[in-house]
Amino acid sequence: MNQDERRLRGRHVLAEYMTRHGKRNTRQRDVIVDAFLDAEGHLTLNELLALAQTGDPGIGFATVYRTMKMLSDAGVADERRFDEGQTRYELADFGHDHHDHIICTRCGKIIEFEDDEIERLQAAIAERFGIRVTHHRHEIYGECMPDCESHPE
Amino acid sequence: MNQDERRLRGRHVLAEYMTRHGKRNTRQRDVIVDAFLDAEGHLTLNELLALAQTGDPGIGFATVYRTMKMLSDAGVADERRFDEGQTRYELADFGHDHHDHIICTRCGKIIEFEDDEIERLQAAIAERFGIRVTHHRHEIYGECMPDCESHPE
DNA sequence: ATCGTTGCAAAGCCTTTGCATTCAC
DNA sequence: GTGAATGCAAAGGCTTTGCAACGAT
Repeated sequence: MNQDERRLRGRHVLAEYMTRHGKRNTRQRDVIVDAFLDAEGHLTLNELLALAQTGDPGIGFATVYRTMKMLSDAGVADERRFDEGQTRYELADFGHDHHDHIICTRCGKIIEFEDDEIERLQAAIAERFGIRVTHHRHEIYGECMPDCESHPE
Repeated sequence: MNQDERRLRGRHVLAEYMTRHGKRNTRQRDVIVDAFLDAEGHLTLNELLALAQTGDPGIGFATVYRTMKMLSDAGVADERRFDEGQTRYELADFGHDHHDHIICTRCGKIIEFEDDEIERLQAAIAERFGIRVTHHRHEIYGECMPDCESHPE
């Protein structure tokens, strides 16, 4: 399932969610959703706001906030809270190709990784403790130098 | 390295750190450190404050905050930020027996687990991406029912 | 006496919400 | 027309800090 397929899937799932919940289509939501889907990244609300405002300068923070909350409720966006303190949003994986993250503490680069073996071990551990897993969080922090994108030293 | 050994080690490391940094011994710090070491758990600042105040009602939040920050700087306490939003402090493992956490989303119980194989796979992944790892975070969220400690249903 | 420490209250930061206005249907 | 959505500004929730008073050495 590649990025384009996920985007398509995202639009579908969202449209259905909105219909089912009586949500309305607004200019602002369109702009925000487009910005989010086009960006591919792990974006903060302020980054999304900035992107959205290039398409519609009047958009406010709260609208971005609520729209992303809706995407999250719809299962289209995943909220990630890395160590920096802000929430980042990324396109959901819709049950496929689950991945975790490596975060460079110098330049902030975010790398995704998948490891079926770790997923398996994790499930086994949860089972050993009698836990019904809802989600997990696995982040590796370090430095990606020498190719850090920025060199704030 | 059991709990008592870690406590002892903690006191040692802290004493050395304080000497080396010209930190002073105060009544408040003693109370807070004792509360922290005795509790064994994964405590929030407010929990630590409450414990400390049983030993010295005059202790303020900021002192607990700064003391725990100092323990963290000294390498005696580890700061953990689970999904709830507050920071929790636990006794450092001093390089031994590194563990990760399972958190029950119903009753809040925190279970520790260790898995050398996962640690190994993780290191291999980091190496594959050329990352020099500083730390990581691996949390499994789920429900420990039927034996949830509280049943807030 | 000096300089670190304390406690309070205020400030920061990011997230979340109340409310009057605007807009989609 | 009606109820949802927007934008602003205010409120929350937790962490961090400025500052005058206090206390350890």
